Amino acid sequence: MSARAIPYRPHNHDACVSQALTDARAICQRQNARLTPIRERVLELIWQSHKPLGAYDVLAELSSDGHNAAPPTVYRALDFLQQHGLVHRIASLNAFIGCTHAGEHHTGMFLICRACGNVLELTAPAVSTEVGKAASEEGFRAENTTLEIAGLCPRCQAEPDHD
Amino acid sequence: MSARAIPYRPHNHDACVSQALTDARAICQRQNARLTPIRERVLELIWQSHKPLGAYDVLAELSSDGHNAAPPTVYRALDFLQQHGLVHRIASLNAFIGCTHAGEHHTGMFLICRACGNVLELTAPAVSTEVGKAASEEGFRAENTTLEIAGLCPRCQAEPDHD
DNA sequence: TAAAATTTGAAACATTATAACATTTACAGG
DNA sequence: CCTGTAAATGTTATAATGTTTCAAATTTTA
Repeated sequence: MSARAIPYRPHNHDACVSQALTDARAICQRQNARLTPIRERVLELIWQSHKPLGAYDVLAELSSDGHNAAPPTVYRALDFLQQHGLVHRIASLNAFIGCTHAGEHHTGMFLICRACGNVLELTAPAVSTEVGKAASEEGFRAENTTLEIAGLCPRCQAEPDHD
Repeated sequence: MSARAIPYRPHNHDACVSQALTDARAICQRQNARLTPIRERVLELIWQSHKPLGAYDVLAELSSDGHNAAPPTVYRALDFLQQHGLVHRIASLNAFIGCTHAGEHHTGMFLICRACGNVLELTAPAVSTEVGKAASEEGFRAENTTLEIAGLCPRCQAEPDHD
């Protein structure tokens, strides 16, 4: 590596969020999808950091907004956002994270730091290629790939307990 | 592909099970681990088919054995079996499946048929290599890989609703 | 505007997993 | 053979995650 990826270095995270929201609006418009206030708010909450957020964490944030939501509200919004490629679900954590490649056609690979909790989403074409090969050697038609790597991010290899 | 993998063709599944149990006994002995009756029974239940089984499914089977078990019993047994490489947890399904490479040092890749539910575990060194490369290009120290592919197995591409 | 479709609200419930503490069992050392 | 210790299991309760169902409101379409 040369420079560290965004989640692993200090940055103006508000810019991440507002860029994500801007992108999301454009993407939804192109797809004739309705980015309603609830959906946009959930997306914004998911983007609060580069750490995945659980559905019930989102729920709690909505509550402290004064919005008295029930679980289905959150799960619906998350489903919508997933369907439109705006967030990803991290199966190994039962949690959600903003997609950093929204709009691009991609298969995400997630590097999950077990120390600080930050997640970096990558697009690794070589990995996808090999996965596709391995599947088709078995006659398997791959439709959806879950690829999550737990380990230590660069910062946490140096010193523990980063944000 | 040439011949279909085991889960995708008729076979004497009892042989799978008894082989798995035999292997498990040997592995536990080598590791000075105690494959107690409960643990062995849970392993046997997990191996009932090539479909992953949920913890509460295991619990139900134990109950119909006459064994009045509670959730912790099952989760403990599953933890033990995972720790010794005898079963894998499929994160995208919250379910468990017998490891078909027990004893071998490996990183599993799972092909999960959405139609019949069967799961094939592969070892794909080329995939592992590329995953490792992608991670280290980001300075990330990979420790644990979750790789689960949902799609259609060869049988279910031809005709739906296989066992 | 009226009908249809989508979105949201709300209550109940289902599923998956863990915490905490008591009891029993296996086993090594005296 | 006892006996202390660690490992495994039992038991109860509860936490965390996710879904079903039906009603009400809102938006879109005709």
